[in-house]
Amino acid sequence: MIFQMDSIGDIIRKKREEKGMLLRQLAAMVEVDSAILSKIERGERKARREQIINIAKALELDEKRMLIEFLSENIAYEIIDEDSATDVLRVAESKVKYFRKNK
Amino acid sequence: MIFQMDSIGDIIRKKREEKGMLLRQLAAMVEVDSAILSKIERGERKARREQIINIAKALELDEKRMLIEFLSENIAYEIIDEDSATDVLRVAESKVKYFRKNK
DNA sequence: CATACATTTGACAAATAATGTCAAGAATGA
DNA sequence: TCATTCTTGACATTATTTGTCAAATGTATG
Repeated sequence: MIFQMDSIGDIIRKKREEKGMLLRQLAAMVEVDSAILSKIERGERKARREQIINIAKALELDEKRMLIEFLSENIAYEIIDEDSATDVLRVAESKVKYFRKNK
Repeated sequence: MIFQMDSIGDIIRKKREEKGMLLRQLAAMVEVDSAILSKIERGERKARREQIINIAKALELDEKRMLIEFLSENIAYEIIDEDSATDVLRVAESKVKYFRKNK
């Protein structure tokens, strides 16, 4: 594999440390408790969408990309234990297209 | 398009009517309130996984297929308003594979 | 129309899950 | 040791999901 797959928490932690910021500094900027931010970075807790956007802004990460990471990671965890995970994603794609067309 | 995309509610309702069953009859078999079953069939409410399995059994629908419909529909609704929906699904697939390998 | 029966609707309650708070514990380094 | 940062876990709060029920609506038939 030519790229390193990072979880969204990894991305945040790496960027924060690159910037030499402390947990509590970033936590203050995005108005979230340090304990929660710590858990988000280590994947122990899910972030909320708003938090991801605020973190992206504070760390100058690409918002759109982070949103994709956020949504896709949530979905991945929903189906990681399903042996039909790949089929589920294919069908989901069809359903998105179909429901959009017919809404 | 060569196939008719049905929501999971449509599938249930069609099969139930094919079998000539009343809402309350199926509801009794799967131990769910008729009002809820009515809403599930019309897509007004999400079913729970257990309910889908029980309904599939009661109606002799393929359980595996219904589970895929159930999971994929949930995912589709999660991202239907995202303009990056397709990217999200692609990234989700990578994440599933990666997280499985590294768990 | 009047009756009987099936389904739908909506308000509300109950249960469950997500999120936040806080203080104590562990780790790190000077 | 001391100061600082990060982590952990118990608990409270809030939000979301799910269930219950009765009234309203729809539908067919005498």
